[in-house]
Amino acid sequence: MSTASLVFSGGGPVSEATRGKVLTAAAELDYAGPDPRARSLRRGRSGVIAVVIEERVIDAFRDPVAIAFLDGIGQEISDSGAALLLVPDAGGGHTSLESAAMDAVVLVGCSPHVDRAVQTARRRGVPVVSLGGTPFADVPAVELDDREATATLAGHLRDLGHRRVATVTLPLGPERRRDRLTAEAVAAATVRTAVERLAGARSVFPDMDGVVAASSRVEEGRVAGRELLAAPDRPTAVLAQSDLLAAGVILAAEELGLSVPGDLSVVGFDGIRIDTVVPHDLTTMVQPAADQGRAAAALAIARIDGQDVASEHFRSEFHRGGTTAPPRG
Amino acid sequence: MSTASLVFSGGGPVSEATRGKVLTAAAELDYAGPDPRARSLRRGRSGVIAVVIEERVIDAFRDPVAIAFLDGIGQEISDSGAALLLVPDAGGGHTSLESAAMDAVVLVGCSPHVDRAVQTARRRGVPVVSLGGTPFADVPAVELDDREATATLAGHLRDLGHRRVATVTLPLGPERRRDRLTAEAVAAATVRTAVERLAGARSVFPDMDGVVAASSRVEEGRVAGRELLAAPDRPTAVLAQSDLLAAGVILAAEELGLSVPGDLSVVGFDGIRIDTVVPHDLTTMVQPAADQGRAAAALAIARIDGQDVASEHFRSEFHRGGTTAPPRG
DNA sequence: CTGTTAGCGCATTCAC
DNA sequence: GTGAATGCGCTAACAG
Repeated sequence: MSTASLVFSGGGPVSEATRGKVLTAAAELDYAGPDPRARSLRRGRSGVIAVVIEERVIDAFRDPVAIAFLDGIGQEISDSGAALLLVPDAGGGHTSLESAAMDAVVLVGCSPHVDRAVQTARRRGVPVVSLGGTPFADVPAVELDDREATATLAGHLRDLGHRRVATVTLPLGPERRRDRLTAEAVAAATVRTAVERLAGARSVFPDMDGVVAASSRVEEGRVAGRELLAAPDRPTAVLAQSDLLAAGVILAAEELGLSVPGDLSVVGFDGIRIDTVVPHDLTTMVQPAADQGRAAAALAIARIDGQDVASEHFRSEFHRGGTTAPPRG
Repeated sequence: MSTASLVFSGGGPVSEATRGKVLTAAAELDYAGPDPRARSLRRGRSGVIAVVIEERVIDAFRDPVAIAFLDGIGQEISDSGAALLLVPDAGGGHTSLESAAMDAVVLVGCSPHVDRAVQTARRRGVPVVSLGGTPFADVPAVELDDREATATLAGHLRDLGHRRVATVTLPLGPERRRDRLTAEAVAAATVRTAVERLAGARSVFPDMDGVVAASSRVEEGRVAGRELLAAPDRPTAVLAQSDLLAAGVILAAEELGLSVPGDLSVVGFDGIRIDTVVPHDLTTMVQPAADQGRAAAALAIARIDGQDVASEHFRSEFHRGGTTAPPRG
């Protein structure tokens, strides 16, 4: 009986009467609707979109931006009636990326193993889209104006009169280790976001020095901040590549008895609300994270429908907070 | 040719030679392994475990405990070779819970809509397991010793000499609204965790007064704290039902010029690290959140295998931090 | 150890 | 508008 199928698929020309009969019969047999396994075999689609996040869940979601990305993705997927498969990309071993049913993949952030993930999806013929990560051929991406945005922040500091400005960058490559920002480290860098933000900063302060953080966390920023502020010729401003790092730098400054922004100006990046660091209204660039998530999911859905899509670019917005001021003296 | 199937299924008695031939042929046709859709139809299993979280992703993951739960679930699922479907339970509209392929469901926390979720899964014949939520008939649960643990905290405060102790509870029911802790509110409460923790606290301080928070967030704790500390006969200690709420109470105290623990003792619950509130080492009960996540996933997997499983109980551990001291005077 | 066979539950075509 | 046939790609059960 094809009629039943039509009833459950929503559309189709079915008389109201028959429709009712089908539903009643279904209720009586307590039939819970078509079996998703059979349906997806027949239709060639599973209605599932995989979202690949970095490493373990707990690491990935320490970053509020990642959560906001996922929130946007989740909303768009949910609106489209699809389901969201969360795939932590552990690196080694079998991921569900290799074996689970999925119609498309969204890569979030830049795990050390993205390339392997892209390859896996390609082999399976599953379209891929990337969000906030390294660009790949044939992978439409949702990207941010990281370079220009960071240049804006650097320009803000320069306009205030700062000349000795240091930076705390996000990890530059797969190995997450704290490091000085050396020329070699920069040459070997692979993480787009970090590289672009650094380039933006250096477009204003060409020989800016700094520290490469091991992760985007407050504690990392604190350690990095201590290192930078202990230097003999200590900077009058620090440009951190994320708000979490910036919060850490502020903590480090306070511990050293420096006031922000009196003795030290600090800027971040992302525009998340760190509500635990309440007194500080950070000067930062606000990125529309949830919107980017939605956009990435929409790209994925379009690719499932066979459309040829182009990458999308988003803009972040300058927010002048209370953590920047002219240098003292 | 069933041999090919055996090669990809891993096991099976296949000669090395044939095995090689199959793999070579597969590589040549670049066959990426069996189609998961067909495989799951045939086997009657999809290899997918759904995890239902509260509302939107961004709300659910504001709580570090929820993230740790998911981390544990993710690890166990991944170890077992399964995949994780993330289902935000929006309440209205179609959830992927109704239509996506899944072999089991893990309910995390207590969304206002759990009962509907349980019903949906039942209709579909999918086994359900719950984690940190309201108990249901035929739903094995992973539970914490919330009552005893909170009694321990209350006992600690009493032993220090505190007599005027107020509490800030988690939301008691589906409607998330800040409220005084009235008898009616308690009578109407449905959220197990909050009710149990309250009962534990009242087992030591029977007529303890307090505030019901609208959510487990620092900002909520701050507002609640201000309210409690503005009272004429202000408490000498506050028992908050989560660490985030406790952090907020501490902020409120500081804003009012009260020192912690000098003028006010504060205890929390959960044992998360709020690394942005660095100076404060909170007195709290540490719950093994990731372990509970693993356990819940393990229960789900056992139920898929047809085993009859019982609920599991976990214990939290007292951590004496620096936020409690005897009352002044 | 290897090849053949049947059917998982559905959506789609085609007749009516 | 409705009912009857076909096969999606695989794996479990069997025969060789």
